[in-house]
Amino acid sequence: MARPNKEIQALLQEYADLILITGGDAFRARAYEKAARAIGGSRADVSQLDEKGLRDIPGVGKSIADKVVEYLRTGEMPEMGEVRERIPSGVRHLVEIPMLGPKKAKILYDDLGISSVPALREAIEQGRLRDLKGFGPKTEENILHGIELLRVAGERIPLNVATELAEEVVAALNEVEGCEKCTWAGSLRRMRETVGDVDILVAARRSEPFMEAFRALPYVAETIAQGEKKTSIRTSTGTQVDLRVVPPGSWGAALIYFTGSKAHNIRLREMAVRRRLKLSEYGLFHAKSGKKIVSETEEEVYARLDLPWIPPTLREDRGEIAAALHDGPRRSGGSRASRGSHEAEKEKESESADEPQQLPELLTESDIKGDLHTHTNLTDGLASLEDMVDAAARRGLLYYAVTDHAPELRMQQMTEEKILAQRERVRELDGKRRKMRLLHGTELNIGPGGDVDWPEDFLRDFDICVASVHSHFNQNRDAQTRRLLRACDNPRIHIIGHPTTRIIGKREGLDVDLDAVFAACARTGTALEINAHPHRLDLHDEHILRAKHHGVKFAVNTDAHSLPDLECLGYGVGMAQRGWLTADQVINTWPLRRLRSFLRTPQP
DNA sequence: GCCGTTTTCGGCCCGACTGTTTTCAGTCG
Repeated sequence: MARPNKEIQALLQEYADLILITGGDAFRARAYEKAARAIGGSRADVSQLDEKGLRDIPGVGKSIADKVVEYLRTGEMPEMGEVRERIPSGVRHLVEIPMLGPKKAKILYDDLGISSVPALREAIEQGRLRDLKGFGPKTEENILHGIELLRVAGERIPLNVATELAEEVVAALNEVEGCEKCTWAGSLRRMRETVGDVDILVAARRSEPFMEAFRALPYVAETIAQGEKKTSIRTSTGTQVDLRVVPPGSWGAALIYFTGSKAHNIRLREMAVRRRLKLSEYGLFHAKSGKKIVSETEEEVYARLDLPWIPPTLREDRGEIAAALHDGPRRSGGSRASRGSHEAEKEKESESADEPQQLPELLTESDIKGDLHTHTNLTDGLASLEDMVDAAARRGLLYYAVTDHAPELRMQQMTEEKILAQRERVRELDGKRRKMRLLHGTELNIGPGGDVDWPEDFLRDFDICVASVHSHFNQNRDAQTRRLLRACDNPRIHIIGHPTTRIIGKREGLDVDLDAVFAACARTGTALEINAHPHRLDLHDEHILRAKHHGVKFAVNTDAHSLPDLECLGYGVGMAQRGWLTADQVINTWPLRRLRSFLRTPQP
C-alpha cells in the first residue's frame, strides 16, 4: 500500500488523540479519526490527489483536505506543531495502554505531570495515584497490567508492518549493482505473528555498496552497528533492521542460518556433527579437512543432511525434522547418504517428537478459492459492496461471502430491511465479476449465553453464517466455554469467527477451554476461522496444531473491512502453514459445490 | 470537523461494563 496514506493516517490519528487529551470536542476528534481511517484504507495514493480528490474520500471535508494538501506540500501541519508543543509526546503513549483513555491521561498529566509510561509506572509504585479522583486500586492494577502487555508487544511489530518494511528494503537493495540475490529471512520469513527485528540477506561479491545504500535509506534514523559483513539500523519508527551480505556461493547455508529458528538450526548442526560435518552460515563442511561440501542452495544443504527442503513456516523445532527424516530426501532429489545412519537418525529424532508424522503438503495462498468473512460499508467496512466484490474478483477468487455485522452489535444499526436489500444486490452481482460467485451471509454476535442475533427462520435464508464474540470478554472460564459450545451446537452457524478474540498486544484471548470447543467443532462440523488480519491472527499456530488433532475443519478469512484488507490473506495462510495445515483441511480451498454441500449439511 | 431527499444547523453508532462512586464517568467495541 502507498506509504503516504499510512503516514497521513498516523498524523491525523495523532491529531485526534491530542484533541481528546487536551479536552477538545469529542466529535471533532472523531471526525479526524474517521478521516484517518478512510485515508489509510483508501486505494488511491493520497500524495497524487488534489484538494478535490481528497474530498471525494468519505469523511474528508474541506478543512482536513486543506491540511493534508498543506502537509504534503510542506511536510508540516501547523495546527499539529502547536498542540505537540503543549503536550509531550509521551502523554500520547499513555492512551496506548489498554484501559487508559484520553480523560485519565489528561488527569495524569495535568495533576501529576506524568508524561511517559515509565513515569506512570513509577507514580503507581510510589502510590501517587491514590488521591486522584477516579483512580482506585483496581485501576492501578489494570494500568500496570496494561503496561506489561504493551511492553511485551511493544518490542515486536505486526507481521504486515514488518513485511511492508522488508519489501521496501529488499526492493532498494535489489537496485544496487552487483546484487545477485536479496530477500528477508528471520522470523518474518517463518511468518511468526509478530517480528522483533527484520533480517535482510544479500548475496554479492562486494558488500560495501550495499552497506552504504542501506544506511542511506530515507527512513533510517540511526545506525546501530556497521561493518563489512553486517550493518544494523533503526528506522524512524523504531524498528531494528539487520543486513547481512554473504558471498553468492554461501547463499543457501546463510539463508538457513538466518531464517532459523535457533532451535531448528541447532538440530541441523547436531545432525551435521553426527555425519562428521560442520554447518555454519558459510556452508556445510567436512569437520576434519574443513573442505566445503555444499552451500549454494537451501535444498542442497538439507539434502546432504538426508532431508527434503523444509518450508520456513515449519522451522520451529516442532517435529519437522523427524517428519522430514520420515519422508527422506526424495523430494529434493536425494543424496547417497549411507542407509544405516539414516535409519538410526530417524529413530533418534522420532523419540523427541510426540508422534512421528510426515511433512504436510502445506496449504498455499493459491489454494484458497474464496473468502468467507468480509464486510462492507453497510456496517463498519470502508468500501461499498460493489468495490469489495470487484477487488476480490480481481484477486482471482472464485467465490466470496459478504458477511456484515448482525444487529446485536448495536453501533452498526443493522436491520432486517437493510440486510435483505443487500441480499438482493448480492444476487444481482453474483457471477457478474469475472464469474466470481457470491454468497450472502452475516457475522452473528455470540451473546453472553451463547445465543445469536436473528431468529432461526431468518438465519435459514443466509448462505453462510459466521458467529463471533464481540462483547462480554471477562466471563469466567466455565461460562465462556458453555457460551462457545452453545454456538458450536447451533446448526445455523457454519464458522466461529476469530475464536479467541485476542487483539495482538492489546487484548488477551478469552479464558475458555479451547480443547472442549475444538472437540465440539469436530463433532458438529463447525469450522474454525483463521482470521488473517495481522492484528488478530486468530486462531494462532499453536491452537491450530491442537485443533487439528481433534479433526476440525478451518476457514482462512480476511475479515476485510477495506480493499487493502483483502491483501492480508497471506498472513492467515502463513499462520495455517505454521499450524501444519494442508489444503484439504481448509474449507475455502474446496470447490464451491463441495463447500455448499458442507454449508447445507444439517449438523447433528 | 463532517454531513445532508427529515439538511446549511444540529446532529454525530449506542449500549454495556467497570470501577468509582452514592448517581456517574470513562472506556470499549
